[in-house]
This record gives sequence, C-alpha cells and structure tokens, in this order.
Amino acid sequence: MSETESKNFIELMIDKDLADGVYDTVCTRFPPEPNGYLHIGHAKSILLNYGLAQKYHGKFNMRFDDTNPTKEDVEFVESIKADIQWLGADWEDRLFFASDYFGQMYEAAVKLIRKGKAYVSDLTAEQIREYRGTLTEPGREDPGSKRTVEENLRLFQEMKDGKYADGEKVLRARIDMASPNINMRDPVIYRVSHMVHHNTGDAWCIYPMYDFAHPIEDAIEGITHSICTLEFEDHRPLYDWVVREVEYERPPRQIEFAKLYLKNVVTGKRYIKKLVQEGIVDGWDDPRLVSIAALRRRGFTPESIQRFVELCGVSKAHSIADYAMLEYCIREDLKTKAPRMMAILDPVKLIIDNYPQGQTEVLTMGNNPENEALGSREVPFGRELYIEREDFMEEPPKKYFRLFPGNEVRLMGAYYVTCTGCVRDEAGRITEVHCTYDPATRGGSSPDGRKVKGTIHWVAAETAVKAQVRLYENIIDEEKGVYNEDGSLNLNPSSLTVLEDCCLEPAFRGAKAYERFQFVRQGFFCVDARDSRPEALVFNRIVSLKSSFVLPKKE
RNA sequence: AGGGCUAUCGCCAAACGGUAAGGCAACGGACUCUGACUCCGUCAUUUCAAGGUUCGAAUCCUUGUAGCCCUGCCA
Repeated sequence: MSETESKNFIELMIDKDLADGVYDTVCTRFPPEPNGYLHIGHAKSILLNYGLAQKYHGKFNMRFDDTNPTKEDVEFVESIKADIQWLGADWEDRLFFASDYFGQMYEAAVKLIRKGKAYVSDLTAEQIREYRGTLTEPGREDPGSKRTVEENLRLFQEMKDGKYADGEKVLRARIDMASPNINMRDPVIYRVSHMVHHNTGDAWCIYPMYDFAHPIEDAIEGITHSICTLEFEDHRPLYDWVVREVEYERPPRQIEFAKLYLKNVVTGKRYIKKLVQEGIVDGWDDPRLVSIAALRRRGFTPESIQRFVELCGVSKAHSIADYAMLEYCIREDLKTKAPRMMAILDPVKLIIDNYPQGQTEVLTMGNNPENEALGSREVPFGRELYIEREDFMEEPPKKYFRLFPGNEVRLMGAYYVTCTGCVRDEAGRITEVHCTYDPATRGGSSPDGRKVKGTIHWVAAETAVKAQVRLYENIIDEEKGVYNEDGSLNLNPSSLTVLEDCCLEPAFRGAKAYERFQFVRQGFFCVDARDSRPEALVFNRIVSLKSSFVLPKKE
C-alpha cells in the first residue's frame, strides 16, 4: 500500500514552472491521431496526462490530432473514445478536434508569411529532400525563399483556393537550412491535399503539418504541459519556434518521456494489421494482443491497468516492462473483486463409493473467501464428481498432498474424502478415481479437528456444464520478431489452446462476463465477453502456470 | 559520421554532493478450506568504463563505451 512519495521528473518540472510563475495552472491533453486502435502503450500516456491534471487540480483535454485526412478514419475516433472512457480518463466536456482549428492555423500561417517567416515553395518532395542536405551536410536555400511577402500571401491564398494540385506547392517555415537539427531546415508546414476530411469535409484542400499544427492546438486550448514521447525531442526547438513566432503568450511547454513497451509483446500497427489480415488473430481486440480493447475483452480491469502504469513509472530511459508486472496488477485487483468458482479443465471422474446412490445435495459456498460482500452460491454435490486429473497420483512423490491411495483430502467446501484407488482402461489411462467420504465433515471441516494437507476443487458430474475452453497465450515474439525478414510468420502456434471436455459448475451458466472471473487452482480465467456460445465458453488465461504449481519433482 | 537523448539488481525505478528506497520476478521458511493469497527472511560494499575534483560522488568535471531517435509534403 505504501506509495513512493518521490515525484517523477515531469512533476518536478511542473512544480518548478508553478513555483517560477511560468504557469498558474496545469492543463494536459491526450492527442491521438485517429488512425488505429489504442494499446497498452497509449494507456500510459493517457493515464499520465489525466493523472497529472488530477494531481494538480488542472484540466485534461481529449483531442484528435486529425491533420492528415489520408490516414484517418472515423471508425477509430469512436473506438479511441470508448477505450479512454473505459480506462477512466475523463475529459468532461473538453473533446476537441485539431481540424476545428484549421481556420486559426491558416491565420497563423498568414501571420508567419507577413513576418517573413514562411514562404511558398515550388519544389517537389524529392527536390525538398535533396535541398535539405544530410545529417552531416547543411541544406541549400529553396528558390522560393526569395519570394516577396505579397507573392507568398497570394500563392498561399491560391493554395487554399485549390489552384494547385497535390504536391505542387507547399508552405515552408523560414528557419535555418544549415541547422544541425534537420527539423529546423525550413520545415514544410502546409501541404496541398485534395481529400475529403472526416470532420471538415471538403472545406479545405490544404492541411497543416504536425510540427506546425500541434503547438498551435496546444496553445489554443491553453495547454501548459504538452507531454509526448521521446522521438519528438528533436522537434521541441521547432515547437518552441512556432509558439514564439505566432506570438502566443504563456506558450505551452513540450516534455518528452519514454514509451512503455512490454517484453516480447507485439504493438506495432504494421504487424498487428498483418496478423488481422492473415486471420491469425480475429481482430484488433483478439485477446492475445495488448490493445486496450483486447485487454478489456481478456478481462483486465481499468484499475489493473492504472495500477500497472503507475508501477512502471515515468522516465526518459528506454525501458521494456515485464509482462509479469501486468499480470501481478490484474491478480491484485481481481483477488478480492472477482467471484471464484470451480472449473475443471482436465477432468477425471471421482466416485465416492460410500455416498448413497442417487443422492444429491446442495452446498452453499462463499463466492470469495476474502470478500464476503460477494455473497455465496449454491453448488450441487453428488456421488460422482469431476476433479482435475493432476489432483490424483497413484504413486505420489514427496510433498504431494492431494489424492493418492490412502490419503485424505478436502473437497473444497464439501467433505473430507479418502482415496481408495483408481480404475484404468486398456490403454492404462486412469478413467476413475475412487474414494470414501466422511459424512461428519460436511462443509469441509471435521468435528474431531483432524487436519488434511490438501484441498482440491471439484464439479458434480451430473450437473456439470460441459465446455470447450480456449486458452489464450500472448502473441509473443522472442527476439527474432513476429515476422522473419522474408515476411514469413514466426509465431508459436500454441498461442491458442483449445481444451475440450472441460467441466464447470452450474453457476457459470447465466453469469455475466465480468462475474465469471475464476481462480482455477492457480490462475484467473475470464470468459470472453464476446463469445456467448454456451457450448464453447472461452477463457483467457491471464496468469500462466507457474513452476511452483507443477508437481514436485521426484527425488 | 552532424544533432538530440539515455545508461542504477533478471525487469521497472528512487536517490537533486552526505554514504544505493520501493515494486515485479526469483529463492528460502511459516501459515492456509484453492500448493493461491497472506506473512517473515534473502536478493547492487556498488550505480556503463577509466581518470579527476571533494572530508565525502550514482550525483560535479574529463575522456571513452554502448543503446535509442532524427535526412515524410506521417504523427
């Protein structure tokens, strides 16, 4: 529970800004481009920005950075909004679109032209690249740079009026063609693109570039701290140039932090798109992926992701978090929140020989021993049960406390049973395990106070819900990457395992997806919210088996 | 190579010149109606390296080394 009191470097910067009177409030934003689904990495940015606004009693804005219609789609704005809401970041009534500022951006560009700080270029994209120079050589002056203010004004107006084809002309900021920072070598700030924009339709045929648009968006909204990822560090001088030249008072400050990566997890849009296209996963929300939608479908809670992001911290060091940390967070969160029911994934029959033939009874079991508020449920019990195949061993190794001939264990919440042996088929496979029960131990405790070392879970055979269970493992890429260099897939096909003949207790039936979280001895399982087929319950393994759960090795 | 950034335990990450927090993972042990959970204990004489300044350095200086980012009319 004890939290680290130390502040991250962004908070320290904010503290200083506040102390120095640079700002007197804090306003942050999350500015995604609506061109794909959000993933766990975005969650860090969202929660960081939102959290900062909360902590400093400031504001958090939601803004779609939709300045490039060629890559964007409304499909994504809805999914992004839904994901952010689900994560718990509240933008209240401050949902913005960069495209709503196109008018102001245009005016800002005109202002720059008037100040002699921007000019229209006739160069082609290739020529601009040539003129830009290289990492070690300075660039050359653009011929368009010589134009007069009036000419630039006229040309830019004509660009806006649609006189030019895509690529025919661009507006460039006049900064320094010899700058060691290539972003400062007269960057293009407006391009012609005759496209229908999802928000502004065909109102515009010129669109601002990110480097020009973003600082203006931030300034218009009164953002104080514009937090972005490390790769934009080189753009900060340009960001500062724009807010200075457009003459905003109290310009926002850009601060960069390191992205969140997960070890061996695929987040690249390119790869995921390919996985979806090739049908290897069933969509952007396939539980094996780490998009927000996938994590949600898989049963992660917003709280668990908040916790995870918090645990990861914020810094400028490139880092890759262990998936184990994410698992820890969901385990912690679900531990007391989720009802726990019994499910047998690899069933073998357990027959209680001294339990009256035909008799059944109903036991009441608590849904979560750590949280009584979750109530209880009725669980049918009978002479024939299913137990986990691994809960019986004919010849147990040392420290094996479950069923073996002569040993007494507790059937969770039911009775003590003593194993008497097993039956095998011709192939030698165990088909039945036999035992006797002690009627005096109903409920799972003995009046004489004797103890048992093992407790196992079970499901009554007669009422068991037979299910096909799909266990998902992450799509991981071990070192080599998801795809080999030749484009072939490099994945472990076992990333999806289908278990047939699983047996679940009746309480599963009719439960809402969220309520179906379980412990099955060693893992959390969650019914896939998307799959409602009763005969094919879909589970996502959230916690993989740990070595300590594997049977002890024989010595 | 020009510029920018980063280097603290297997993984995150504190420390802001005063003598290396914490979490995850791992490993012991106790407890337990889920071999979970919980609890208790162990886990960096050392901070990329080498020098220097200082009573004192992860923190300052020097010189190296390694990794990441930048040559879109993407964001």
